[in-house]
Amino acid sequence: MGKKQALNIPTCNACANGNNLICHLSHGQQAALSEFKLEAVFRKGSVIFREGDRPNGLFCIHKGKVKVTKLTNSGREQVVRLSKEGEILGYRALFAGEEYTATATALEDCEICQLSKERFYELMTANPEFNRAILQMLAQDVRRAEDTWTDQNQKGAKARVAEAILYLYRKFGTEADGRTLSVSLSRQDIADLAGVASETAIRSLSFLDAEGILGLEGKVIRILNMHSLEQLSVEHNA
Amino acid sequence: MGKKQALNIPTCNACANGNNLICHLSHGQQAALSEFKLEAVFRKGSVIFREGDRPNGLFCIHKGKVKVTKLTNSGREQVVRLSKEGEILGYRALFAGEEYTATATALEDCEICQLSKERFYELMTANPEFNRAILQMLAQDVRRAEDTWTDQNQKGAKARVAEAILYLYRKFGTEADGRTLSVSLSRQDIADLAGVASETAIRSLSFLDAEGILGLEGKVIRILNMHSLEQLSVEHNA
DNA sequence: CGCTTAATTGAACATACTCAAAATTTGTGG
DNA sequence: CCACAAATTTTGAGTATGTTCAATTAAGCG
Repeated sequence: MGKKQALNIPTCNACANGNNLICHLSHGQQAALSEFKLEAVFRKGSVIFREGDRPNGLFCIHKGKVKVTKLTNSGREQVVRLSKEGEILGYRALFAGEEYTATATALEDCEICQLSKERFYELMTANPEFNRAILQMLAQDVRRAEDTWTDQNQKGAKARVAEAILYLYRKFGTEADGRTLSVSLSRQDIADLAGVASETAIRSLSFLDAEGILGLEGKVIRILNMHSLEQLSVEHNA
Repeated sequence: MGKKQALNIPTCNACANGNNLICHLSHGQQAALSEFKLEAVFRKGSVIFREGDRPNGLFCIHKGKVKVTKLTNSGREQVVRLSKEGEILGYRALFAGEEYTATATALEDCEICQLSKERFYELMTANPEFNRAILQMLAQDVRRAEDTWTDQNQKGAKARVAEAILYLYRKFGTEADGRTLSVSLSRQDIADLAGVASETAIRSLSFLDAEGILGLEGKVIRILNMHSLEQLSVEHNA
């Protein structure tokens, strides 16, 4: 599991989709970043970095989805965030000068590059716009963490699960039909995302299914009534 | 409330205590930052900035303590962080390019400077060390938010309250006796910090008092048994 | 096809919340 | 300085909600 193997990701601009960080770099800078990258395949379920490890680089996801989790004292796992192609991983610990405080695990087979942190820092000083983008990303991370924190503290289980489904929708989007989530998680992962016990997540999902808000077929989840789902996710107690 | 009035804070190096952000600036740079600062007094209870406001500068606390809170849908308030002299306020929204997502309120009479964001940005590009320090601060904020989030989700009320008291201890320290917290909060504020109802906070505090871990005399809180307090704060269910 | 893991359902239980009332503290004006 | 009003703090009781534990069913995989 998690064996590194030769790949063929030519340069970092292969990851410059949408408006991710890489897009803020010139072609030359992308090439410079590419120079020292290490490519690796992580099989589904394998760990990319682990809580307590010391970071010595940054990860950039070329292909695949990743979950980042924190282990709590009581043995529960909290999904802190999910990441997909084009996103950078492990920057928080690096910038904070700390060990990793969360564990990153491949949700499916992934192709991930490890970037040189020195090269990354060089680009940050050379490219103020790039620097600003990173600052912005971190500042948004703070907000999201604070939002989820306060949200989960106040909301009932159904609202939390609804919110978790909406997160999946916004993050990964849907299939061509516009309603089938294009990510497949275990019930446990959904529970860990919503911050509830798996049984509670299952019961909440069943409820949403019975209400016609979601369509469940095993791990395939369809959003049938977006409006109601959003409504539910906002309410204090559903 | 919150009236601005003339003060006499000569330059920003008056705020360079300990190892806060200002310390990373040269004397000349501190002077440059001072040039455009607006001084203001905020009376106890007055609002420094409000959720939804658009930031047009940064605040630097010269004197006094501040609470930063988020209002939840159910009308509860969550204390997101507390700040004291020498700390910068309102940078998250600025760097994220967003409106404020929390409200800052003076816990006691405060003297606060408003700094020019343009000047601040200039210093960030001019001084890479300063830039790094800000990045580090944001990255640490992310961790703290994520830690508290997951902690509060898993811990029982007593552990949360114990954690809240420890936060106060670590942030503001004690009087000369080494045990009396040098910050005075309402029970509601302690509850909002711990993320529990005020009645629950009171009951937990009473328990800690009865156990001889804390000494309560109205708003004056003494830590009598640090070891037990730390123990309790870690346990899943106290 | 058997075995292991994941998903589901059920029931008892614990915990913190809500609502309500009493007690205490704080602030203010006479 | 006292008396009164307002706000805060404290205590109590009932309730809702999610957790835990256990058992069953379904699904994935060699």
